[in-house]
Amino acid sequence: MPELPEVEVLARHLQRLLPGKTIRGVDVRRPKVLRPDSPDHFCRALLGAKFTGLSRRGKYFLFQLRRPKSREDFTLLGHLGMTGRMYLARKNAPLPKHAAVVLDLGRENFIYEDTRYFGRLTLDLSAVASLGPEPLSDDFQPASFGQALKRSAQAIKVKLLDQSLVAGVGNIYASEALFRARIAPQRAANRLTAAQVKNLWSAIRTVLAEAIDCGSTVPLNFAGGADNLFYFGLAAGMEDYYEERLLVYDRAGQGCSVCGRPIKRIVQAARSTFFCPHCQKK
DNA sequence: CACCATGTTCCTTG
DNA sequence: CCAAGGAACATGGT
Repeated sequence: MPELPEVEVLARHLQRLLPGKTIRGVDVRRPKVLRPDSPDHFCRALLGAKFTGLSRRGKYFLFQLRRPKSREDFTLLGHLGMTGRMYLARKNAPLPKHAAVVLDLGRENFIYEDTRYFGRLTLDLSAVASLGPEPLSDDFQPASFGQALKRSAQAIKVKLLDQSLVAGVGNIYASEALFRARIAPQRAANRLTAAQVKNLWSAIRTVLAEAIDCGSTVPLNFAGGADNLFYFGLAAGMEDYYEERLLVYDRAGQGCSVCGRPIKRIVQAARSTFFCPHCQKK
């Protein structure tokens, strides 16, 4: 699930469920996802704490927690990596194969599962400090965005994945934003014109905002089946619907939605890029 | 067996 | 110190 829009949609969902709930038990099944925390430190901090809020920064979740008798919140940082999911599940539901951390919340469990274990759940907040501006906030401005791009000769697509430039854009929405802005992904970042910078700035915001809207409206399997109460995911059969809105990502060989010519796939920085060579100009 | 996958971090090299 | 390129992390799908 993991680019800014998916994290945002899930954060909004969990925000309705978590506040007020107390952590009565902590089961760390994959200590590596706590890095650099030790399981001991992690468990001691969380045990007995109560969720008070939840927000998002880039692709990170910021869980606000409070210890009993304390007036001060502390923050738990979450990241889904490539394959992570976080949801509440029934106490008696069988744990998923790749459960990384399970928090006992009384009536239900908070499950963080992650097939590849690239994600994190940690008290170490240092990763957030180096993030660039939030793309959907007023902190993200064309002028400063353009300034930052000037300092790099890297291909613009690769630059968009740099979380210190702008926080939350990943491999899917980088391709989508460049298609929308009609800019070739190979173009050097420092060679975009001012007009292109503005278009790209705007395209990033549009693409992310539309994805959040889509994720908020698409039928989600919040309730789940009998064994999986509170499970979060797309409702059955909705995966395609959710991906239809992507205009170029994973569409190599298909006709461009604007000109009809085939979408191409290239590899940049060891990752796939999808684009229309006809519509996206260098 | 080969290659691919929504991400980040570490290590080199220049 | 910085920019850039590549490998590593770990598992599963096709």
